[in-house]
Amino acid sequence: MARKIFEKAGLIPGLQPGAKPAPEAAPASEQPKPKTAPGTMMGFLTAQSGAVQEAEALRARVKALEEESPIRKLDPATIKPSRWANRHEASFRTDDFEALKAEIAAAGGNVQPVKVRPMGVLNGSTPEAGAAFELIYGHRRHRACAELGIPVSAIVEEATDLSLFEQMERENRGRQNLSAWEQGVMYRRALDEGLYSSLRRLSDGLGVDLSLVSKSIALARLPDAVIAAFRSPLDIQFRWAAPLTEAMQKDPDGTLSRARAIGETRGDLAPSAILARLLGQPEPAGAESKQQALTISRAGKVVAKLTTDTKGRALIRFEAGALPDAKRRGLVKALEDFLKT
DNA sequence: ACGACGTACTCACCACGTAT
DNA sequence: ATACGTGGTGAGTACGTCGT
Repeated sequence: MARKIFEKAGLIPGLQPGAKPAPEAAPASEQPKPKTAPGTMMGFLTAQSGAVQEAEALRARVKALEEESPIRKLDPATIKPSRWANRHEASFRTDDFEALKAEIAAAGGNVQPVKVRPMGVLNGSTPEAGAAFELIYGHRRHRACAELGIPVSAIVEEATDLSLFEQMERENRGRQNLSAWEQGVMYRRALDEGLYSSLRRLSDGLGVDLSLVSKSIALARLPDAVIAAFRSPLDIQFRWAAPLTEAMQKDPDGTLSRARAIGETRGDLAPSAILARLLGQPEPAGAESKQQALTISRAGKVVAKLTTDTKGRALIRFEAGALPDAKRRGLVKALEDFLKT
């Protein structure tokens, strides 16, 4: 690989593609020696000048190589998310995203480059102020670099809308971290924009399951109020598409009013319990067990979690070593006092 | 080990438009 | 009227993951 790059730049003598073989230079012993002092001086200067020229040429080749390099360091501000971007804002508030950010910060940049295409008339993207590139994939890595204030490593490539969409979709599916709703929004946008003429064409083109495409698009068609009833759209599952769609068809007003009420009062309600409430059904047994665990921290570090099991029992689980024997009685006393109030 | 849950996949079915 | 193709949906099943 490295050899290829050097060959391309002509840095390996005699291997430059298409280059004519250099004329055989006469051996040093056969070069005519200057016979005068000025002649010696001129010969020295000529030799020196040749070395300088060679160094200049090498520098130019290296610069050209850097510019040709498939991976470039770009200012995140010059890259705008793809118009097919399917990442919900909640995707950038997860522990996973924070972990990715920390990993990029530790490495001093994104080791795995994102892919962008130049904005322009060739691919239908419209230039925007300050943005020279449109993301094809790597939205989370781009966002992480932007938040860290560091350049983002990117592969720059021309791409049509369809090619951009398919590359972005495959990259995301490969990572398996797109929620059902996010997929639905992405597929729906592709259909609305005319990238595919039907669900079947889309599923064939992308190699994704037709029924999943159908379900995810059904989720994406749900009113905003229904989506907002959930803590995050990422909580919504494929199989909820049918009952939610049916509820909207049979009782749109009731479903919407329940959705708005849930949105205002849900607290830590589990996604399955929110679904049941939206559908006007009794909440599933043990739904509260899926309540988000409450964490107990000391000096910024989580030392225990408060959860609820399937039988409704509250459980405080301390990390190993976080609760010394000497403190157990004190904890019991503190809890007893707390429960008296 | 077991059950619950979530996802992927297959297949059958229905609705609709068009050709014969 | 019937057959056929296309587009979309839903039921059933298998498999993997996770918590108990």
